Amino acid sequence: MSRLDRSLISGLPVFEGLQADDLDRMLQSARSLRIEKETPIFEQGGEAHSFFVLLDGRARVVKSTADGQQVIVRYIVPGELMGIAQALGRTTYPASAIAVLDCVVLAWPGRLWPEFATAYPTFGMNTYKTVGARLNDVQTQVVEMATEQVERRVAHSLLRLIKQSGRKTEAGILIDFPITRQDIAEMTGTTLHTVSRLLTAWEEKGLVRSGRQQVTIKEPHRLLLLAEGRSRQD
Amino acid sequence: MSRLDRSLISGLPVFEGLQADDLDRMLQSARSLRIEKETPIFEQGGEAHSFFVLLDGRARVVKSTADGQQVIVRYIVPGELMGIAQALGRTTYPASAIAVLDCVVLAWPGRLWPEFATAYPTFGMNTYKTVGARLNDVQTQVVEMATEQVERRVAHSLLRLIKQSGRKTEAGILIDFPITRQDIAEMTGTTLHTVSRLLTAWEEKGLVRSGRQQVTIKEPHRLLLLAEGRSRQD
DNA sequence: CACCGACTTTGATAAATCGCAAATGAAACC
DNA sequence: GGTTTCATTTGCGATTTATCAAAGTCGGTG
Repeated sequence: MSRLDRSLISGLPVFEGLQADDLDRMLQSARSLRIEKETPIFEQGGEAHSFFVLLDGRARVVKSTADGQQVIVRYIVPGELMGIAQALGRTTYPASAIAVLDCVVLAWPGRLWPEFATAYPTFGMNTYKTVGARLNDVQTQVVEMATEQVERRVAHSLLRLIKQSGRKTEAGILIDFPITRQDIAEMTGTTLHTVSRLLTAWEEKGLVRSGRQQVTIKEPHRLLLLAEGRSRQD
Repeated sequence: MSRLDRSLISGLPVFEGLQADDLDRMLQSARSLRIEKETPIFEQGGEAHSFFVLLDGRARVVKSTADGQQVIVRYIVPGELMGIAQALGRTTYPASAIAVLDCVVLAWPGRLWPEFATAYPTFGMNTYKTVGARLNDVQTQVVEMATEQVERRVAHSLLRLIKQSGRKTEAGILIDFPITRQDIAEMTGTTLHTVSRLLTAWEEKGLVRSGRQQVTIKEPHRLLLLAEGRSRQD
């Protein structure tokens, strides 16, 4: 098995504060995996055999209902943890993760989690910070879904996406991975039809530019006003 | 300062697996507080000076938006942790907690959290399990809000409430604390009017019995069918 | 290069739910 | 006991958004 170089992870926030030899030791029990676009990385309800760090690509975390509807819980970008069921005292994954692009991940056997958390307390702390941030994110999302109507929810979602995955282009800030109207609908609890209508309307106002599987925000500031409900309707 | 007896917490799930003397030591740094009905226990955005265990009463955790709307994130019942911002690497509370009834809580200084987590690893693990369960709950709620319409959401909420806080009576299972139509609306992202109409309709079908600030589920099973969308409409 | 499939747009209609207003009811407070 | 306050109910019109249906568009593939 080829050695994994420490530089793969040394810059990542989760591994911040760890010694070089700690990183090396952690990498000894990691496997590096390549996952093809649109392939599952782990599956909801499945036994949580591993936890992961995404090194390259993008993943979407999806939670499905008994009757087959699904909701995109979040997108994962390189450097982020995913599938950390063990850290939460779970033995199965509460959601699925699917590669949106070809991905490279590091995977550790789930049973190592407790050892890691005690042997590298900084890593444990950092992980719990991540969990805390996510709990907060999800709660914010609940508040949004409870209090805002669709237009503002979609606006907020797009703003979060460009914050997390935005790439600056001449035309504005591009969401840097393929995303369909359907995906946006699944993030915001609406239908692809409504998302399509919103994007068309926004395009006419010059806020965004969108095409097949891509969205560029031309005027983030104005979109934010709209998201916050502070824009007089014109 | 009066000694707190170990029996206060020894039976609680969070403290499970701890030695008697560990409990005693933990209690040495705890204060016991009495909080009057409808008084805040901690406030959103405030510095997270303490974390708490609810010993008696009920608390609701509320998250407010910039424009003053609020959402009830969850109810806390005796034995549960709350305000554990430190465990999530936060320095401020992400939500407020308000006593629904007169409450008794134990409070520990927030700065003790890291010491506790290392000195009593079982306690740490149990706490993270709690966090994991809550993360899962909130995500489930997002999925519900994204995929279900109001009637099913309200049904699910009531079912969760009786699971957590139900008291069996002759008439059925009573939600064991005062709860208004407005409260239920804030849990489910709807209006008190819609909740009122739903409860009236359900009452006519014999599913529930409700009055001022109280709800009794007469037929949990049928309500579940409705919540799951498996009931033919009659 | 034509075809296929996936994604997107758009219109028309229907349904769900909100917002407003007003009336009623029940508990709490002098 | 009377009054006040808060919670609840109910009707109705207005809006939002879903649903259904159909057509258009783009990109890739054989």
